[in-house]
Order: sequence, then C-alpha cells, then structure tokens
Amino acid sequence: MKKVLSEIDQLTKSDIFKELTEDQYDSIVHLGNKIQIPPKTFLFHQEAPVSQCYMVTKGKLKLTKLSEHGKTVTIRYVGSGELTAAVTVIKGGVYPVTAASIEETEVVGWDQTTMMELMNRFPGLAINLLHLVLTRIEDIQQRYFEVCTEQVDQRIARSLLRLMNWKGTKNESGVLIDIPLSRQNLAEYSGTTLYTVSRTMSTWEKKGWVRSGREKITITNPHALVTFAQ
Amino acid sequence: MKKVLSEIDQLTKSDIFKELTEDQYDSIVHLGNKIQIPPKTFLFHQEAPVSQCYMVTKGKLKLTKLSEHGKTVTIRYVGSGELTAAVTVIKGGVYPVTAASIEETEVVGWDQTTMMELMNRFPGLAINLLHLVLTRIEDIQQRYFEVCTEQVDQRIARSLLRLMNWKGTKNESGVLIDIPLSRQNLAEYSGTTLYTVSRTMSTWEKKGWVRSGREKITITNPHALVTFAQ
DNA sequence: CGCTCTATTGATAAACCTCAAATACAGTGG
DNA sequence: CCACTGTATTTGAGGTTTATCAATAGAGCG
Repeated sequence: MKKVLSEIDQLTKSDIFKELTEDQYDSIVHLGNKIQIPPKTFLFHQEAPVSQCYMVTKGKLKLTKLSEHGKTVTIRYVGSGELTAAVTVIKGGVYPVTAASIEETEVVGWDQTTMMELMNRFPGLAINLLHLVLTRIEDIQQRYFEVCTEQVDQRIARSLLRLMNWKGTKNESGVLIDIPLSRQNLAEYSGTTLYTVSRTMSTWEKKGWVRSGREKITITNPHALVTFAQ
Repeated sequence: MKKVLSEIDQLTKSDIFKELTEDQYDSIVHLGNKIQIPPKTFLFHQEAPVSQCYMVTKGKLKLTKLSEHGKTVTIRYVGSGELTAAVTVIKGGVYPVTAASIEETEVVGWDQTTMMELMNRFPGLAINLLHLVLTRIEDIQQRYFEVCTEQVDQRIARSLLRLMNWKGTKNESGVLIDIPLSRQNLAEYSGTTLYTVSRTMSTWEKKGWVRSGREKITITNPHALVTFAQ
C-alpha cells in the first residue's frame, strides 16, 4: 500500500493532538464516548441539532447535504483520524449536514464543555483546530471554484484523483479507490448525475484509464487523468 | 438604513475582538500596518505568497479566483470589520485567492509572528478566529451545495439576496445593493455568464422585482426573490 | 435461480453558453 | 451644452453540454 501524489485533503489525528503525549491522548479519548456505527447508518442528520464533535477512529463517514427536491450533494468523506462537526463545539446548534457511515465505523464524541475544557488545558489545540479548519476552507473553496469553471468530465476526473489521494491503495493493475463507490456516489461528489458519470467512465475504460466493477473503481492511468483535468 | 433579513455572512470586528477594551483594541491596530488601497487595486494576488492577515477598516474587497482559461469566480466580498487571509497567519505560504478593492479601501495588516503573539496574549482570540472561520465554512459549503443543486436563476436570486443582506440600504423604492455591481460581477458571484444575468435581470425588471442602472441594483420586491429561490 | 440493486446506453429535451451586433450610459473635453 | 469615447447592457440566433426518461443488461446474494 502506497499513497499516490500529494496529501492535500486532510490532517491526521496526529496533527491535531501532535504536541500531546500518548498518555494525554489516551485520556482525552477516554473523556469522550465511543460510538459504534454499522455500515450505511446515520450519525447525525442535517435537521437535528448536534451536540458533539466527532473524531473517526475506524471506518469512514460521508458528509452530505440533501436538497428539497431530493438531490444529494456530498460535501466530503471523513476517514479515520479526521474530525467532523467541530462547528457545534464552538457555535453549538444545528450543523446543516448529514453524516452517515459508508462501512463499519467507530467514532469518539466530545461534547461542547469537554472540548472547551480541553482547549483551555492544551492551548495548542485551538490553533491546531484552526489549522485544520482553514485547510478545509481551502479545499471547499477550490471545489466551489471548480464546479463554477470546469465541465463535468474534468470534475469527475478531479473527484477520482481526490479520492485516490485520500484512500488509494496500489495494486498490480493500478490504484484502487478503497471505498464502496457507486456511479451515484461519484455523481454526488462531482455535482452531476449517475448517467453522466457512467458514460464518462465507459469512455475512460475504453481508453484504459480506469477499470471498474460494481461500486469499485481502479485507476489504471492516473497521469492521463491528471493531464485531462489540466 | 436598515438591514433586511438575517445576517448570515460575516461577523463584525467587534466579534473577533469583543472581549478586548478599546485601549487594547487600539494597541492591536497600531501593531499592524495601515494600507491605503485605491479603487480596483490588488491587495494580494493568487500566485504570490501572502505574509499578512488583513482586517478591512474602510471600504470593501472582493476575493476571486482566476482559472487558466481566464474565467473569474468571486469567492466572497469582504467589508469593513471583516478579516481575510487568516490562513496565512496559521499556515503561511500562498493563499490561492486574489484580493482587490472595489472602492477606496483601507486595511490593517498583521504578520504571522505578531498574530501568534496576540493569540498568546489574548487566548480568546484563537477561539473567536475559529468561530469566524467556521462560519465561513458553513457559508461556502452552502454555496457549493447551491451551485450543485440549483439552476442559474435561483442562484442569481440567492446572490442578490446575500449581497442585499450584506450591504443593502433601504430607500424609497426598495433596497439598494451598496456596491458597484455590474452584470459581470454578479455573474462571477453566481457562477454564470453576464449574458444570462442580463436576461434574468430583464425578466425580473419587467415583473417589478428589481430596478437596475449601470452597476447599480435595487431590489424592489425582496419577498418575491426569496420565494423564487425557494 | 429468482430477487434486488447497480450499471449501461439510446433518444430526447432543456438549460445554458457563446458569439455577434446593436444600444444605452457616464464621463470628458471642447 | 454637445459630441465623443469607452464601457456596460441588451437581445437574437445557434450550438453545446448535460440532464432526464426509459428500457435493458449485469452482479451479487440468499
């Protein structure tokens, strides 16, 4: 297993708690409450108030927003070591996003007072959190920019590359994107429809850039995708 | 002058420095360096490294990203009391955004070490900054969502309402958006072209929802726009 | 082996962009 | 006060991209 290209999307757990000792880290984790989440299950929902901030310790979450017309947009995927719903700790109230597991997942949740206490005890924590959140802004700004300027195939290419950088495992034939990823999922992540994704993937499969099975995508020619995305 | 609808887009200067006394605030401002910016002038550019974090004290900035094909996307407008380029203080390096004044503007800039010092001296500052940045994330996530799910007229309507909430001044005939706003500007803020904006505005003008002159837009029926945007 | 969920593909339509040309407007200098 | 110039705006025609709908094929599971 080898990461490909640069890591642009997230910090790992070690970055948020990087100044802490193992013992300190463990005690912090014990302050929170562990939650086991079966595959395809909601952790929180966009209409309901969220009272905790979560760190994924195993598995993966998908953050989405659902429109009134039933269209779903995937904001981002959250892997192990990453945080979500940090907003609620600082601002409280409703976080207008839905989080669901895409596989067997485990998270640790801290409530607002605990998190505030921690930030007082470890002053670096607020800075690290700030760092993390700023990285997230740059990412979503970039994607906003792309959805405004690029056309669908380019955006699909970028989505594939983003996911490859995030959770890509190298094997004989290329880089496998290691999450269950249907045409529908990729469409929601690229801001298009499953039909367009399907057509585009067919074209690329003929060119030998990707290989795909049911909910599985392997990128066989990353470089071609990169140059295609410009 | 009266603000219309809820204020969703930004915190004011008082929110970031809210715990500080006037004297403390003044000393902080004096630590930074004042910069005068004539209208339509760049403060920083997306390719160049930015070494300071800026607070607008007078006037307004426009943050944009420019694609290789020459297409411009407006990320957001920054008014007096608001911060920009906070990223550079925490992470340093290049901030992939261009900032230009849209009118006579004045900003205060602080470099990284100064800002870090301030955050040590006033621990609440990091939290307030976090608060601000999280608000920004929610905003851009919402706009990403909208550009993925809604069609152009709805997005134009939302852009107008957003700008109205941000800098709208009420007069006899409606709410004037108090920045020089051409069709082109609005297109860049809505993720479309000036032609589509022009057509849409013509339609709405006939319906009596808006009235517009050269680079000036007055919303005469905000409610109609709100319901149109759903 | 049948059931369910996912993927493919064609036909069609709608939304939107692009290009071109005309018109309106504001500011400037005579 | 008026013509002139540069920019902003409007509008039409035509084309491209992409969504939508419908029907079929394939994959995995019990």
